[in-house]
Amino acid sequence: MISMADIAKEAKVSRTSVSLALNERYIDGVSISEDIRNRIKKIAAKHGYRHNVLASSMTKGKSRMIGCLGLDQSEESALFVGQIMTAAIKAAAARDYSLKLLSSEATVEQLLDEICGYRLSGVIIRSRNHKMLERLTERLEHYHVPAVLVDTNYSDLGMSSVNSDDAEGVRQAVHHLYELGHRRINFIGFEDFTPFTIVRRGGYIQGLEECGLKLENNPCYFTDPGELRHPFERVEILAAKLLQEKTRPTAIIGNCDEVALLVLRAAWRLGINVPDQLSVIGVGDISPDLFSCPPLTTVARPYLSMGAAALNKLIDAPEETSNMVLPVNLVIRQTTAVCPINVE
Amino acid sequence: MISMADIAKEAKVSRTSVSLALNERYIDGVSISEDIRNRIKKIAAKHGYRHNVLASSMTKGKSRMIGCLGLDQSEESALFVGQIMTAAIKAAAARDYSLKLLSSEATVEQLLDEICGYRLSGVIIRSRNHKMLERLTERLEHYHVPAVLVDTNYSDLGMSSVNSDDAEGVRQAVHHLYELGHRRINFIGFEDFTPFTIVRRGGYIQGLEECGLKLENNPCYFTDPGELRHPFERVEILAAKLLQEKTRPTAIIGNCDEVALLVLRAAWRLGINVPDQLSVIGVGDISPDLFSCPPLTTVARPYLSMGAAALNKLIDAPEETSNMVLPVNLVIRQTTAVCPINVE
DNA sequence: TTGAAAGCGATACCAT
DNA sequence: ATGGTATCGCTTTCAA
Repeated sequence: MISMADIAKEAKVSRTSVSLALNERYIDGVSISEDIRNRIKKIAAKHGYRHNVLASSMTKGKSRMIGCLGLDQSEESALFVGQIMTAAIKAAAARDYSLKLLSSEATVEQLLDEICGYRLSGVIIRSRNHKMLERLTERLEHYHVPAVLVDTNYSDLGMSSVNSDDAEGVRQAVHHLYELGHRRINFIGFEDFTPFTIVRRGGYIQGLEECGLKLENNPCYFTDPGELRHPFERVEILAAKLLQEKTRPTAIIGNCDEVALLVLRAAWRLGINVPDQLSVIGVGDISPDLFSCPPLTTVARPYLSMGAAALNKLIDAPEETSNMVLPVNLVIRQTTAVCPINVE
Repeated sequence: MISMADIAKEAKVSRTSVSLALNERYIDGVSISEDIRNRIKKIAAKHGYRHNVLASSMTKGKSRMIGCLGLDQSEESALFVGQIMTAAIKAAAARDYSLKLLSSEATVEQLLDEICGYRLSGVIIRSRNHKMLERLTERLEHYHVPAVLVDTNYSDLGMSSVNSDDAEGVRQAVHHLYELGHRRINFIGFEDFTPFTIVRRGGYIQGLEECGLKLENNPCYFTDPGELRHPFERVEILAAKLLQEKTRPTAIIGNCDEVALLVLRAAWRLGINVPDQLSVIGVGDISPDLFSCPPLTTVARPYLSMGAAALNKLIDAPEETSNMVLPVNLVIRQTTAVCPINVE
């Protein structure tokens, strides 16, 4: 592949001139003369010259590449990470940066090899592995690589984060149900008490309080880790159990959309009509919601904004640690309705 | 950040020795002596040395990075691309390669800047934009960058591809329905006649023939591009129309899962029970299938294998152009059942 | 087994 | 406005 030196030779100018011309650089407002610049450009185009980013990144010691950890579908079937990534890549392209994928299965050492090896200018991390994050952030700090945690926030790690205001969303969900007349609500979820569950449950409890509802009448339930089945099945079992009690809830909020969709399924299996006999709300607004019957009412998390915000933060304020919380949006579709007078 | 030269100085050896030691390189089976090597390694570890991949890639002219185009969620809501990507990243990591994301919204020239600029060793492409592909492959050939098209195959482009045997899958789907007693089947899909629709329809027609069914009694329907609604709505309208005809089909095959899920929805709206009154089959096996009511019977495409195959092909046989077709698997869940005696 | 020196492609500084 | 030269960090001959 043709290099700047080759062009310089053919144009009978110095490599410096070629560099200045091709990069459109101006020192104190002036640069290479029009005609020389055009001559250089023409030669470059003729040979299909491509700027060697590896070389320039090396001299500069930075690579305009940003790493993405955990934005693939490896660990969990977290569908939405794709959206975060998509927004990030778009934001990156707009600023002439690009994204490099980091394997979710790599060890911390391997990650550091990739991150430092390519002199990445930052890393977007989506992980709930606290222990790993702890070691990783400590090392990243050592190498002065800015990082931002997206979709989670472990405040003890002292690292920047971008998240959505899920507590507020769930709070609104409770109000929505209350206004529809529901007085027997349940909040259910997986048993893993990662921050996101705690935060959302917090919003739930606050919502109850504001509506004058008591937690003991509107309890939270979590799946039983003892059950040796797939987590999805556990949720369905839990939901089915709740729906078969004699004073069953008239509304259920899932701590994420997957849970809500499984509640829909449990209801369907039991012949309970949603939303006539039961209202259901999720958190997320993931794509399967679009296909559920009926379409799911949910707290829409701004995945695209989250991806873009994370990326921009790394570029605009790499040093400063910040914790961004983006607004959510209760999307009312068709799984919520006025509470039936007689559920019993 | 500490460099090899720094280490060489501290260890009082040449930079060559450091390079050889750290890379564990052996020339004719021999290399740096045990103790010197250990000394070098210890110093490197002490300072947290990280190999500068930019520098070594530059000298070598290749970067052990592979580009991914169209594996984000930009254009369509193609959920499965994430799985392809995830498999690719895993396969890459296993071979000490890594993935770089290319923006789906970039122009061909911008893509080339990224691809050649970073001296990528290959590109995985997932796109159905024939015109763009045409120009891109022509240029990539010029720069000797191997590429592989995944999830599509435009045979006229003469480029390598990795795809799944969807025709065979749909053929099997027809047989499955036939064995359940169905004699009034429809194949429906979006109106866009990209290769994948044509291929799947081909499998459908072959299946019909093998079962002795006539196409005119088991027709294909496609949405009306004239309808100025969202494609999803168009599918639902089409499905609803078919389901309301006096001799409605007893089974419908969607040309992809999205279509099948929308058929489910249309049936649900009309109070038609699936699978008792209507059988439905999709193609894909995307994640929303897991949440549908009932769980969708579908032709499962091997996304993970496709991603891995595409990546391995680029590394193992970059020169040779090949067209790989991976086997699919009819996954029978709960949307297919014995044909009801009286549909009328 | 180890070292010296050239080169990869581009940038930056200092001259002219 | 343009050119010369050192430099970035590493690899690769070629000698010793």
